Amino acid sequence: MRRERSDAARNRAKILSAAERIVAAHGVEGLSMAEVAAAAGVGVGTLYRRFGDRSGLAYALIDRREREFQAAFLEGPPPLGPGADPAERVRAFLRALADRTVEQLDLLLMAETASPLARFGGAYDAYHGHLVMLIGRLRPEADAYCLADALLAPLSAELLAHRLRRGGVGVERITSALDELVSGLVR
Amino acid sequence: MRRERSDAARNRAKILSAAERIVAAHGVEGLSMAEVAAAAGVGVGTLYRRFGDRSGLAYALIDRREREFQAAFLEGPPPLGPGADPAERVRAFLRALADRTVEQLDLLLMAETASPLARFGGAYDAYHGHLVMLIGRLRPEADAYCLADALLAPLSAELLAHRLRRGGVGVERITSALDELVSGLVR
DNA sequence: CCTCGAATCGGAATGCGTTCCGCTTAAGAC
DNA sequence: GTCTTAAGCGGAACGCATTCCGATTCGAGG
Repeated sequence: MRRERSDAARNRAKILSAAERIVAAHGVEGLSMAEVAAAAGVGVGTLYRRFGDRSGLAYALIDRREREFQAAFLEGPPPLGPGADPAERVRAFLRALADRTVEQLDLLLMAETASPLARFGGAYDAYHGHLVMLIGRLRPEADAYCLADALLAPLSAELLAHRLRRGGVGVERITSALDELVSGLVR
Repeated sequence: MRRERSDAARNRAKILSAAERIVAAHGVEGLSMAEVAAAAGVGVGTLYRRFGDRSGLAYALIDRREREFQAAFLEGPPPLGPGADPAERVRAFLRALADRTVEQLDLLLMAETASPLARFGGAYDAYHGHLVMLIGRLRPEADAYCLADALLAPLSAELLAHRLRRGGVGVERITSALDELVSGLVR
């Protein structure tokens, strides 16, 4: 595939910064496609060409921190990165993922609402693969593939949003419960 | 609150049967509010008055089997109902929930997509409360509240839909993984 | 049977995500 | 510089969920 044309790259940048401005000013609710397009001085068609749909735009806004997070658990310092023992890395990873999710809760909620199955792709696969690797070292005979899903599911944006905002539960309590599950796996 | 007016009750029934007919004929995708209203011979306003929104209509369609399921784990025969030991009941419950979710996957997906946070209310609370009770007996010192969420989350319609339809994973494999987590809790 | 008010009804209007398509333009080839 | 063409652009048009509000109907009380 060819390199992006210069006007396309310029528009992508204009759109992203307009979207960031709007989110900063009016929150995620104010982020409508028409409004972003208008603020960026661009037609809506352009917006869709660049980002696919509303959830694609949201993921693009999330992307920067996402990359940092992935770098941290793939090649950063322990206990998140390589070096610590697997059980410790799993716990550190789940805690870090929970924090990151809470940090970008609104954008993630919007993205998952806009197209619910898009969640399982991109970042999710990276998390999943990472956990599969760690659990495989921890319990070679277990079904790491499904266990990884089971550990990731409780950190969905929807559940976190519900418990944090309506349930009066803190993140640390949720991650502690996950720690408990992990301890059960280790035996 | 007063009893429902007779025309209202009649319309509710007409709407539900029209919706069932449409789902049977064209699947969940064909279930648009305007179409249901037309098929029921009713205005869209009526539909919204009765069911609130699209997801409310979906939950109403799910409701019948839902009641049966709840009766089964609250007062049915063991191992789902009272009588079996807590760990066995947790496992039986999760397996039954997984089956029920798969059975109504399309409707559940639609309902959760339409309004994602509506999921945590009604049926979810019943499941959650049930698990909290069982886990409380299993591990009195643990955080049953959060552990219950953690065991329910992997059975979300979205995750099941993704793994079953795109991942080539079977339900029994997913529930086996959950069994493993439960075993870890029991020690 | 008649009256009256509140509950209900229906469908037009609204808002928003998404798609479509004829026009424009970047950028490599000559 | 010119030509060519595929990529990109913009905004009108569409579909659908949801809201609004004037007209209608139920049903309790007289």
